[in-house]
Amino acid sequence: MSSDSGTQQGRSLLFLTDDQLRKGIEAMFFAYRGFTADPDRILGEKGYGRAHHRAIHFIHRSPGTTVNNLLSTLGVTKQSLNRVLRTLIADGLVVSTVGSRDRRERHLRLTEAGAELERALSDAQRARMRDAYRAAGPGAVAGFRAVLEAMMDPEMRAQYQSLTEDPDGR
Amino acid sequence: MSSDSGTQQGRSLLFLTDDQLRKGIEAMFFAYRGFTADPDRILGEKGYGRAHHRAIHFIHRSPGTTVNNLLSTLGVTKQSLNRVLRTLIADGLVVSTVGSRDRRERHLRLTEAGAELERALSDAQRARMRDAYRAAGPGAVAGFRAVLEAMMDPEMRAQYQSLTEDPDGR
DNA sequence: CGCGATACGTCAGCCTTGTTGACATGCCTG
DNA sequence: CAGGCATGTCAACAAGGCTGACGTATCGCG
Repeated sequence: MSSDSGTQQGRSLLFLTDDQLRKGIEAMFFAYRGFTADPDRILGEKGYGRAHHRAIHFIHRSPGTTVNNLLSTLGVTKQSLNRVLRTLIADGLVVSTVGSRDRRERHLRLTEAGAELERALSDAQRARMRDAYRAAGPGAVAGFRAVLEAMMDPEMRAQYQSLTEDPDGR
Repeated sequence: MSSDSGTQQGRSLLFLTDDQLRKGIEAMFFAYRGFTADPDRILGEKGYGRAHHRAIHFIHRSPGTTVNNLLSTLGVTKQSLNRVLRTLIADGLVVSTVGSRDRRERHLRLTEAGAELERALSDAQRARMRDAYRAAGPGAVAGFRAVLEAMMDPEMRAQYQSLTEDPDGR
């Protein structure tokens, strides 16, 4: 069970008690609830769910992406995604166009209405993130990001890092 | 759009671009996936889901807690919780005993088998947390916790803080 | 004592969102 | 051109949220 290091010499060898780790675990649990609370509220009013949010978010970030791309970033089955996409398309928030290079592919983009919902959702989520960053202070942000990044599965980390990198690095 | 930080003076006024915030948002998304991946695997093998994990975790943390307590920390309806609890009790992982002070209440505890599963789950999750902490370095941990805490809804933060506090503070 | 409030369990039914299986279509290579 | 693979769609099912309604036991108070 608790095989641990000898002395906390602060280098790269941290002393981590089970209690400290449990605190971190519960912090993730409770924080994620807060993290999704605002968008969930907005989505609920419009009859959508978290899955719609995820699709909208990543289509916004990578306009013209294919269903397969989206699948691998979201990590769900294509059938699951497809149901969500179908409603978004039917409701006129997303358009799917046949690929020109490869006509099996569908390229996904937000319509103006889709972009508007995206804005509402991400405004809410950004506001919370901004407040949290400000409350925690400048030094905390780097640590936050570093731990989260280290917590991802390698493939997810690659996905994450492949996004637009800030010029000034994290 | 991209108003950028001219001088980061690090006091309490952070300049936060939309891109930086979006990075944080996606970090939460991808990290949470990693965070739940290991327990999900274990649970899947035994025919349980994430809901069972949550119940087991909090019963373990507060042995003898009542159904109502659990309800408010988990933030679900009693019907939802009850379904999970019923299977856990039927499978002999949890016992429910009538309260002595107030006999309407049911006090929940893990059986030996329940504690064993809890151990397997939290060992996996702690291992990931520990690795992430170590990879991110000593300074990152405080920042990680601070941002997460600031991201919670106030009631959730209260729940979170009401747990065993580390003597040495965070 | 009697009555309302509280704690818990349960049934029924709905929704979102995950899953697998079957299938249509398009590309590409032997 | 034929078969195989990739891409995406449709159908059906399960988990786990939710609301609403109800039953039962118990507590506490007037």
